[in-house]
Amino acid sequence: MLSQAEENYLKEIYALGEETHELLSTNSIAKKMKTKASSATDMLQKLSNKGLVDYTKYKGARLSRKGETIAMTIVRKHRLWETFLVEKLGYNWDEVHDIAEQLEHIQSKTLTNRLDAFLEYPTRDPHGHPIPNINGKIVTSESIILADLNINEEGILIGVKDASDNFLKYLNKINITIGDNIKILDIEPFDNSFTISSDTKQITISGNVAKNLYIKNQ
Amino acid sequence: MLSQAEENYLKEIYALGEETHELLSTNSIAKKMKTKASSATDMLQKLSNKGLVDYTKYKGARLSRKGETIAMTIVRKHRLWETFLVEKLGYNWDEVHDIAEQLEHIQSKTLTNRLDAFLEYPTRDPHGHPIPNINGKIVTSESIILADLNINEEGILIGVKDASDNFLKYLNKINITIGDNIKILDIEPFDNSFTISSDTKQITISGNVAKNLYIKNQ
DNA sequence: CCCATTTTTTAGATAAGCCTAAAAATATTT
DNA sequence: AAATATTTTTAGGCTTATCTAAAAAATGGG
Repeated sequence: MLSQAEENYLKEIYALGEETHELLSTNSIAKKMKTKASSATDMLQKLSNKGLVDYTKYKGARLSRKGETIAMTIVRKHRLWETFLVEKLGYNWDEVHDIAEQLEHIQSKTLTNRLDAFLEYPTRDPHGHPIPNINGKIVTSESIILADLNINEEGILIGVKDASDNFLKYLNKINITIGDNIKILDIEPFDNSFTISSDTKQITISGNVAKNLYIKNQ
Repeated sequence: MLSQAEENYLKEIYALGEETHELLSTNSIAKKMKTKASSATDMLQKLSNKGLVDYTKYKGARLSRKGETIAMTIVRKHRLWETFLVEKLGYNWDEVHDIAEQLEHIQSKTLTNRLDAFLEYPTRDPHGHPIPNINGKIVTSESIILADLNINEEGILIGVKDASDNFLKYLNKINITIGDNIKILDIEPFDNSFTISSDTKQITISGNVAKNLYIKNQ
């Protein structure tokens, strides 16, 4: 059985390498874990000995197949618990991360799947992130980022890339939430800002914000 | 914030002292924690320094008021989660202890009370144990043990004193569960066994079993 | 009431996960 | 390509919670 620290490393290494699957530097992992490089080295060596990461001294690390499988189960648990907290206990999407961070480490062979069934097999968590299924596979309709749309194109907001507290609070403030129908009204070339409509209201968002929003074509 | 080990000690000291509130020996605490007396001594000293137990060298320990308050919140969380697992996720009452053992340590100022509300403020967990309310107080109608009833008296099974795996499995086997209406048909003075009826069926249980069953008078 | 037994505490060790400081390896600049 | 800067690893320490072994205190039988 893995410690919580080990599980957290696997999860964050997964998050960092998800897109590229390139070797990750010790420093980048340390930064993500909010710890020192020396601590990250210690842990990478331990995880390497357990066959959960492929690690070469001074070169970097990536998850092994076995490590990735475990990382996916943790991501699955995290996202299912977030869904539970929002859907069943009435939390807002910007309040659930820290609690799910703890709940994702509960060990039980049956709990995760019973929770999944209780929630009626959700495919995305409250932030729109896909929930790996029982086999650790992600199966969801693909999404595009809002920043890739052109003027007059529209779609439904299905997720956010960065689910940080600050970003979610910003979306709350401008009254944008998952499920909104969003249409691009104008793109300002000068600063790459987007003017969009969501339902009746009309707002302007920065290019960075537009890159953080996932849209599903209708 | 307390470590899980500290919380577990408080909870088990509470469980041991609940009835008598006498001084507890280091050995009895060590046994309950499945650890060595020297480890228990270490922890009692630490908890004493934090003002959570009253502890005198070589004499024994009991919870302080502050320690008892914390113990009650952990008991509350444990019993609410057990209720969740049985009521919402469909577990049997003999399957939930180990999971609740982990869930009781989740830290959140709001989670416990939201869970309580979601479960519609249960007063007893699946084993019939009372659930402390938001103020840490236990408010339930009193119960008596089955062994104290006389022939021809009857009542409803509302709880078990010992919720050990073996005992719960035994009750499952003889098909007795919470809510059953139980009537004493006969008490055998020779071995103090009880012949009881529950609904239509009629069974004989030992005196020890009868001491483990809580009954509410109708 | 004293001596043997039991209980409890202390002392010192271990493992996990973190730290700082120093050394080693790699990368960058000129 | 050498010197400098950065990154990474190693070495040694700290804390928590555990352990074993030994010392100290309490208990109880004769």
